[in-house]
Amino acid sequence: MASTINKPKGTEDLIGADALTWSYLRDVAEQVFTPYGYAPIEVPMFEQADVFVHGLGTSTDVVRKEMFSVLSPDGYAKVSEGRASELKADQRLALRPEGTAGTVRAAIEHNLVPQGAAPAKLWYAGSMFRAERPQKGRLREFHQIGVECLGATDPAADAEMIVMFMRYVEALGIDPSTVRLLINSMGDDACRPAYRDSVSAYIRAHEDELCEECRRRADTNPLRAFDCKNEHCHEVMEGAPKISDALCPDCSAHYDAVKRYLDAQHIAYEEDPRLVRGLDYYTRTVFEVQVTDGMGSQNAIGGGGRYDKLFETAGGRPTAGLGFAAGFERLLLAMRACGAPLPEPVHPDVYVALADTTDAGAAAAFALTQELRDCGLIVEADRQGRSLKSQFKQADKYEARMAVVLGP
RNA sequence: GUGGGAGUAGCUCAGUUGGCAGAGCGACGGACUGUGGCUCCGUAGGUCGAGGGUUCGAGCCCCUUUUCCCACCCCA
Repeated sequence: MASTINKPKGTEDLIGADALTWSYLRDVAEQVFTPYGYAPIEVPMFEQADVFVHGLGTSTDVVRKEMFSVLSPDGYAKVSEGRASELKADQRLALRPEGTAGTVRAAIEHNLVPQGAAPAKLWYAGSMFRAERPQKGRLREFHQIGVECLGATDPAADAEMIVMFMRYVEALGIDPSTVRLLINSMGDDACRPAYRDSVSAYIRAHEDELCEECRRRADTNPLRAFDCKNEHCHEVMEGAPKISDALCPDCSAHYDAVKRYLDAQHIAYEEDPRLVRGLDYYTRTVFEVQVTDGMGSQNAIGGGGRYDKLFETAGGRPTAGLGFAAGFERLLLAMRACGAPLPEPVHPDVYVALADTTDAGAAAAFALTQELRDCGLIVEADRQGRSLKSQFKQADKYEARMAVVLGP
C-alpha cells in the first residue's frame, strides 16, 4: 500500500497463521530431536565477519556476494572518514548467513567438545540473512532449523543424522512420495584435491563444449560445473571423472558404511555424484532433501553434511562435525502443497456479551471475564462499545463455543 | 547482480480510443429471526505504489523511481 516506509526487500512479517506455524515447526523439531540427544543452543545473529569468511570460504557465493556486512559504531566512523583499511576484526561484523560457523565458533570458545568427551549435539532455530534477489522459497531474511553434531567421527553419526532429518520431514506430514534424499561423498584432504584437479583438467579438455561460466569454474571451483543448469554442460559433465571413483580408501569405507546404515533403516536415497554443497567446509558425506511439489525452482527443503576440517579452520583443535539445516519457508511450501496439517488459531471458549451498559454492569462483566480466564478458559469480550446484536456477530466470528449474556 | 510480469477499496480483481473511480466478497448500521448464522435494505471505505512529463483533460500515453511476484545464479 501507499507508504513511505517499506520493510526491507526480501524480509517478511510473520503474522497470524505463519507465526503460529514457525513456532509449530520449532516445537516439532524439539520433539523429534530430543530423543536423539540434541539440546538447544542460541548463538548471536551477527558475528565477526571473519567467522563466516574463513568458515564458509572466500570462494563461495555466500561470502563473495550475499553477506550483510555490519560495522560497529567506531568502525562506521572509520569508514566514514575513509580509513576503512584501519578496521579491526571486531569492527567488521556480518549478519549470519547460516548457523554452522557461529555454532562452531561457540563450541571452540566454550570448549563444548573437550578431548575425549562425548559429542556435543545442538539444535537451533532462527533467522539467517543472505542478500540475494528474493523469489519463491528464497528471502533475504529467512528462517532455518539446524542441528550440529560435534565430535563424532563414526559413519553411524552421519546416518543417524540423516534418519533424524527424514523423521522430522515425516513428522511434519510432508508426503513421502514427493520427497527424495540425495547423498554423495565429497572426499577429504587425502582425495579431494586430486579429484578437483582431474575435474579441472576435464573441463579444460572440453572447453569448446562448455559455457563461459563453466570454463571460468575450472580455476575457481571446478566441482560447481556439475551443478550447471545448461543442458549441454550437463551432458558434457556426465563424462567427467566421478568422485565415487576417486575417493581414498578411508573416505570410500566411510561412505559405504553410511549407506549400509541407511539401507538397514530402509531409508531410500539416490546417490548423486553431482551433489556439491556450496560451502567450502564440507567433507565426505553431503546430503540434500528435495520436494517435488509446490516448490518453484527452489526445491531443496534442507541439506547438510560433514565438516571435519572446520574446527581447525576456525582456530580450534581438530574436531569432527556434521550438521544440516532446513528452511522454514520451504518446509511450509512443501507442507501446504501436500495438505499437511498446520496449526490453527485458537477460538474462545466463552464470549461475554454485555446487555447492561451501566457502570455496575460493565464492572460485573469485566470481573466475570477475568474469573473465567483464571479458570483456564479462553475468553473474549467486546472492547469497542458495540451493540448487543453486534456482540453476537462478534462471538460468531470468533467461533466462540458459547456466549454468556450479562444484563436484563 | 541480470532478465520477465505486476502494483486500482480491508481482500480478489474489472476499468474499452485518454473523458464523473467500479464490481464481488468483507466491514459497519438497520429490517427479519426465539438476540448469531440465512434473506432483504442501507452506509462507510481510494494520494489509482511514488515523483515528474505530454494533454483542455491521465488509472490509461512517456520518463524516473520503489515494492512485490517469477526466473537466472546460488542455496535452506
